[in-house]
Amino acid sequence: MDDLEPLEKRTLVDLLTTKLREEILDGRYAKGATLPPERELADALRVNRTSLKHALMRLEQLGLIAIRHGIGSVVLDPAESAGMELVAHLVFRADGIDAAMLDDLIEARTLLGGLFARRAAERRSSAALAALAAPLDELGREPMSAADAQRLELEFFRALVRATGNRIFSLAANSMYSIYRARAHVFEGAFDDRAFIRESLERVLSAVRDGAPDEAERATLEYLKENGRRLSKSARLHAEREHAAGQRGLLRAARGRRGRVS
Amino acid sequence: MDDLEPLEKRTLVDLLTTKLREEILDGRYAKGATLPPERELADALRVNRTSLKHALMRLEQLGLIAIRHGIGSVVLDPAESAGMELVAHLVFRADGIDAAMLDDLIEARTLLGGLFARRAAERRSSAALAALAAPLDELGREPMSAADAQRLELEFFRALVRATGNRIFSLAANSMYSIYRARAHVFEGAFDDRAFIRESLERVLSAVRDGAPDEAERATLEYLKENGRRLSKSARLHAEREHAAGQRGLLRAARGRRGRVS
DNA sequence: CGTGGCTTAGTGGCTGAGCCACTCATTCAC
DNA sequence: GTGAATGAGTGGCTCAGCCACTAAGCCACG
Repeated sequence: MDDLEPLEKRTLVDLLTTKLREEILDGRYAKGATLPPERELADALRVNRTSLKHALMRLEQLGLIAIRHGIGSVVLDPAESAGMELVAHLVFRADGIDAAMLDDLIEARTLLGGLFARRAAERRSSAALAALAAPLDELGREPMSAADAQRLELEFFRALVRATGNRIFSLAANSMYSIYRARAHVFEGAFDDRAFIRESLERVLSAVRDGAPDEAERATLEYLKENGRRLSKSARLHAEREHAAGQRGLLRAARGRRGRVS
Repeated sequence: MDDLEPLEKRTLVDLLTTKLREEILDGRYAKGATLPPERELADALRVNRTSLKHALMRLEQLGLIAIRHGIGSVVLDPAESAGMELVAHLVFRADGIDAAMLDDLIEARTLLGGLFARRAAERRSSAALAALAAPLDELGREPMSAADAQRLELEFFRALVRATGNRIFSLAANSMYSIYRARAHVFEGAFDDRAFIRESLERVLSAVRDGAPDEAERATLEYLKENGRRLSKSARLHAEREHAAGQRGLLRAARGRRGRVS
């Protein structure tokens, strides 16, 4: 049988964090304003103050609020204070995917990917080359579902980032790709064409192996631009399917997509 | 008087988070192993379990551990699971600055800066140009301390990132620059030479204004490479001063550097 | 002899009540 | 005026306890 992913964890604090995060991102609280006092907010949400505090501290770490002793929880401007860990939450909102933000993300992935490929080609360490070749080899195996191809493509790019030798880049990539882990299925449709993926990545690997930065960047950009179009399209189709399912009422909850909880 | 930054917040949860984070980053717990049970750990640290939980949830959000109901807190590999929000903590460790990580950070800043400048020049929106010019104008004013120049230089680059029109890039920059806010003084020495900064950034602005991506990238890289050398040197000198102060014993705690708590 | 249900120990999730500490605006003494 | 004292409002932290989940061992049933 399929290797099921574990069910998504939904603790009370998760739910609280999501609810408050969405409200803040929706602009329900003005920047610089304070949230209601903890005791009040906890009462209103029917949860214990301790649980609420856990959620608030998460929001603080996300850069959405600043909790100040004796003052309250001040709402911040994410554009000023939030870090890359917010990307996933900005793209995947409660009411669906934010298309404009997804475009930004795809553009960022493309441009950064080109930069990473260039840098990897300049470095060209043998250990890194082996790590790049492994997922590409596996991409030739049978059977190979779109989900498998997607996983291997991701692995290739993670190896590419590591091949730059810069750990900051790896962390940046982790922040960007944290989306994929939880919502990979939304983009699965972009990975049907295995031949295209394999041939494109082969060209990247060759260029990196040859120590040809310009060619590595060019080949990577070429792939990522096309892949970006497909990711965008896949997300659009996914949204339409979600919408259609929504119209059929209870089917939405009963669909039973694995690895998801409503 | 100086515009003091608010005192760094040092709550119990902060201290706990720092202590545990450092222990994990030092490799005191093996990857995949579990931390001691919450009750035990709280007892050992002489704090309440609730406070410890707050700290553990922060570590989970940093990608250092995974808290699992019924199992325990599993230590993860930061290279796999941590995002850019960890950068600041990797560079600034309890026992000083991690020089290798700082090198990575400076390299990342340089390469990304070049990319951002190129993209900004391609976009070339008039609002963004105004936002770029403002800090540069102010850089010509008197009096101007190194700290002021540092602040304005940072503001210029933040404006440059915004000028790319890509919000993901802004978040990435926030993650990188979160260091500056708290530890700017470590790098202050790199901003003595105002003329160099001003002339370099003028060249960047001109290229962006002219819509010349190649030149914008070139000028930015030129500046950031030199600036990177100075940042590195400033950090090195700072570390030596710290070391010397440490040898004089209590002076370390009594020095009373503003905005810091030991 | 394996399958599935039950039990139990160990772990994190969450609660409610309460007190401490910080901030700010007001008040009051000088 | 100026500055200290006050008090209301807010978050910080603790305590004690119960609930819920996980894994492992046991046992009855087929």
